[in-house]
Amino acid sequence: MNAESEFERRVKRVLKGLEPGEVATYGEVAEEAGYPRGARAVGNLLKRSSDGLPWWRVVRADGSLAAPHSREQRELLESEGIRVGDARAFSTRPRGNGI
DNA sequence: CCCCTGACTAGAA
DNA sequence: TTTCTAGCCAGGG
Repeated sequence: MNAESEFERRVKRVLKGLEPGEVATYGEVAEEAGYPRGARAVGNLLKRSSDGLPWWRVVRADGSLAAPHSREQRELLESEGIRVGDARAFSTRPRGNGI
């Protein structure tokens, strides 16, 4: 009855791999899940099944938080020691050049 | 099978 | 700098 697709399974695994204090963008999650163009699908998945998943550790590519839960998300991020300046939490993922 | 929606992204104005 | 548009993906009707 749990008709979860491979996409859903992969994305969930990536989300569960996120540790407290770590932040990633929808695109990064999708890419690590094996779907470099599935950022939108990732957001859709969290909307449907965010239970049991650290959805608050996922932010937009520009650092802005998710619209319908930005307030709650900000509280959770700051609770994990993440500085949310002007509602912007940048990904903690390593970049190509380091900055 | 076709059409629409959405917790997205990159590029143009 | 901000705002708008086109493109992409999966799910639901």
